Amino acid sequence: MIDSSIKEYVLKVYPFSEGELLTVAPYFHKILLNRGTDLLREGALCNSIYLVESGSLRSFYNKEDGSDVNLHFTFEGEYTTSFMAYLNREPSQLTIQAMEDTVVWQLNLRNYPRPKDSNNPFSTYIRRLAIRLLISTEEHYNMLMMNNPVERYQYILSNKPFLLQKVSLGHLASYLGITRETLSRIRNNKY
Amino acid sequence: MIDSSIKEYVLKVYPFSEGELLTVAPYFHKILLNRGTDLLREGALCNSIYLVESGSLRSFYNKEDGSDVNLHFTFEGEYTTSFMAYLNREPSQLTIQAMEDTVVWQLNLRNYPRPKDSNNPFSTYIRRLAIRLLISTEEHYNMLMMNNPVERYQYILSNKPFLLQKVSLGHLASYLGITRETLSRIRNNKY
DNA sequence: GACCTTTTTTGATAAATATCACAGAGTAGC
DNA sequence: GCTACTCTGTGATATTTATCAAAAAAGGTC
Repeated sequence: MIDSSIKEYVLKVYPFSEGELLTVAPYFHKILLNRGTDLLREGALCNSIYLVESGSLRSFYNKEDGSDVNLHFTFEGEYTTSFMAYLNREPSQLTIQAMEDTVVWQLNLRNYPRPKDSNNPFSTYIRRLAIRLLISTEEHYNMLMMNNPVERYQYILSNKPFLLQKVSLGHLASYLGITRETLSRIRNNKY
Repeated sequence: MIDSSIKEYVLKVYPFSEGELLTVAPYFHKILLNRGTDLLREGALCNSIYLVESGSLRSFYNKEDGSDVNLHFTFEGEYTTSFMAYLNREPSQLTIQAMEDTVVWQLNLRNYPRPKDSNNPFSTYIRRLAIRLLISTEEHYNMLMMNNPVERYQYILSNKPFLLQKVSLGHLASYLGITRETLSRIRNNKY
C-alpha cells in the first residue's frame, strides 16, 4: 500500500493513475530507522532505491585515515541509493545512514520480476529516479571541481540554503571537500 | 551501414544479430574531425552519443579564469557524450574536442522515432551505454575525492597507464585536478 | 638540419588550506 | 540545574599545492 504520506512524492516523479498506484504498491516497503542506523552499509549489496518519508539520511565514503566524506544528503520526499553498487551488482563503497530518526520506503527492485515492457509506468518511474540521482551526483562533483572553498559555500547559500539548517557544520564541510575548521572560518568571514 | 571497423565495438556492448544490425544501421553517421575541432561545443544542445573509430577526444569544462578542466578522454572503440546536457535537454557545459585527427560515429538519438518497447535491442544498447558513461564519470570523481595528487597519479599508473602514452601531461594534470607543474614533479619523484 | 612552436621541467616564492591544540557553546540525559 | 558529550570557533603553525619565471627538451615544418 502506498501511504498518502508519500503518494505526493511518488506522483511528483511519475503521474500514476489510481489504478496504477495499486499495481505499484507491492514494490514499496516501509522501514523505521533510529538515528545513526545504517540503511546501506559499505561492502553490502544494494538492490533498492529509498524514499524518505520523514527524517534525513547521509551517504558517505569511508577514507583510509578513518574520516568519512559525505557525498549526499536526503530529506523528506527525496530518493537515494548507491547507484553504482546497484547497477554493477557489486559491494557498495557508500554507506547510507540515518542522521536522525527516519522513516524510509524501500523500493526493492530485484525481489520482483522485471516487466517485459520497460515502457510501463513503474519502469519509467525507476528510470526517471535513476537519472535524477546520477545527475545530482554529477552536478555536485562538477560544482566542487569548478569552485574554491569560499565559492562552494556561497553556492550552498544560494542554491541549497536549507542544508545550513539541516546538516551539521562538520557534515557539510566534508560534503564541500574541506575541513570543519575551514568551513567555520569561511562562514564567519575569516577568508 | 555499420562498418566492420566499429561492428566489434557495437557488439561488445550488445550482441546484436546480423538482422538487428541492419535495423540499427540508420542510427549511425560517420564524422571526420581534424585535430582541435569541437564535436560538441559548450552552450550547444546535445542529441547524440559518439563512438570513436580512430583518434581520440577530450571532454572539458571551461573555467572562468580561462583555463579548462579535462573531465574525460575517449579513445578508439569508446563512447562519449554530455549525458547531463542530453538528458536535461539543456545547453552543454562540456566541450568535446578532437585531440588528433579523429573518426567518430554519431548516434543521433532524437532524429529517429523512439520505439515503443524500450526493451528492444537498440534501446537496451543505448541504456547500457548511458550507464557506462555515467558510472565512469562517477568513478573518476570518487577517485579524485578519495586521493591526494600523488595517489591520483599512482592510480593512473596502476589502472589507466595508457593515458600516460596518449595524453599530454598538461591535459592529464587538469584531469587529475592539479597543475602541470605539480604533475611533472610527481612524475619525477619530487614529492 | 635549422628554426619555430609547444610541452615539460625546475627553482623560488606565495597562497591556500590542513593540522593541532584548546577554549567556548550548545545539547541531552539524569 | 549539573554533568558529560558533542559541535563549533579561534589562534598558531605546518604542509601542500599553486603561481610565476625561465630554461631545457621535444616535436613539426620547411
